[in-house]
Amino acid sequence: MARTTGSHAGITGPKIRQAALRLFAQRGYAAVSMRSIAAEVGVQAGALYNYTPDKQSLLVDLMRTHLDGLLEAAVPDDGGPLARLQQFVAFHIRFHADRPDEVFIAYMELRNLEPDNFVEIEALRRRYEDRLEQILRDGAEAGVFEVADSKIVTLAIIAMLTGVNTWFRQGGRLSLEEVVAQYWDMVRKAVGA
Amino acid sequence: MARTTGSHAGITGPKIRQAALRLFAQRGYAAVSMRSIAAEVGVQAGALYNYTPDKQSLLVDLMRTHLDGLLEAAVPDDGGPLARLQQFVAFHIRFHADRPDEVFIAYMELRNLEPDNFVEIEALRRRYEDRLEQILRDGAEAGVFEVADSKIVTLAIIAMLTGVNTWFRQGGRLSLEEVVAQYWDMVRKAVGA
DNA sequence: GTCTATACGTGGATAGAC
DNA sequence: GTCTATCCACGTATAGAC
Repeated sequence: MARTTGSHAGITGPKIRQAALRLFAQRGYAAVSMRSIAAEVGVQAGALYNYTPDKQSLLVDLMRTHLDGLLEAAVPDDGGPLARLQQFVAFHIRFHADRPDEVFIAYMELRNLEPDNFVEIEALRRRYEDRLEQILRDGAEAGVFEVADSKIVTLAIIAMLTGVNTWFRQGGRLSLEEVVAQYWDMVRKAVGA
Repeated sequence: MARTTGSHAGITGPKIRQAALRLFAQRGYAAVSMRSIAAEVGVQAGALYNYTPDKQSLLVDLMRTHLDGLLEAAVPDDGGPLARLQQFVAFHIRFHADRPDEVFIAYMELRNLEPDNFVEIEALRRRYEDRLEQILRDGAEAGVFEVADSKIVTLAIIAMLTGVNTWFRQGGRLSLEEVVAQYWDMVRKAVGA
């Protein structure tokens, strides 16, 4: 018996987050209405408020979930600095390539976070950056890398790697693994290894 | 005789563009109202329409002006590939550091461009990228650079250099010229020169 | 050239029926 | 849990007085 309305507990919540993710990434947080999210899910706008207190919470949840996932998916941090750096580069590109919408939102919508939320999200991002910086410091200390300023090199590498998401498309000229190899080659040379 | 209203021909137009630039960069195009731009300038919202047909034109004008300026300010493209690459890196960082708001808008508000405008702006950006790619190709051909895929390296370098704007602040730990030197060191090594 | 006033659409969020 | 209906603020843009 088909029914077009009624209880869908357990699936509407995820569908809302999914719809918000897609729409925020495509049009930008400020340009997305609660009504448009509801329409994408197939409910009325009022129903969204059974799952989120407001629009801002929807944005924060998406960012926090993404960054938590990024930190938890951490590659095993073993081996020498060179091996760890290679793992980091490959992990970063693959993880980000799999989640273009999350990445886009996490970088582009920071200014739409209310102050407290901004602090929380920035702290998560900072923790991730610190991992790369630690690898670079260890490598410099061990004499494996030529890194004059580990903070700058960290930010430069992350910007370079994250930039892949602006142009990479599955089924394009290059496979993801070819991209990983090319970027690893550049990073390796850039740190003088 | 002070007057709070009347003709200000010749200054209101630039003030509007300046206010739009600042507000778009700070809050995002979609989150900025014509009223808020007018308030910043010190006029009523209706007065803006003496200077721009609509809000979208304001955005497009800012982007086009920025990218035109970028292309015109081009450094003299002489010398060998290594010298040209160094000039490009230094120019890019300095030019972008001087115009953080323009840069931010030109990268972040692309999705708020109507289709025709998007095509126009993207063509300008592409012309700029092509200049770097040509330098890399020339260097690879001359055997000065080790660049397996000039397109990827172009995008990687531009992402890395433009990323400076996300953290660099005048009066911070490093001077701009120190930043230029550090990035040039990384780029030079990354291309195997 | 700028103002005031306004048309008209759409925004986030809530109340109460089912 | 979802719906319909609604509140009220705010959005872009325009008309007409000064």
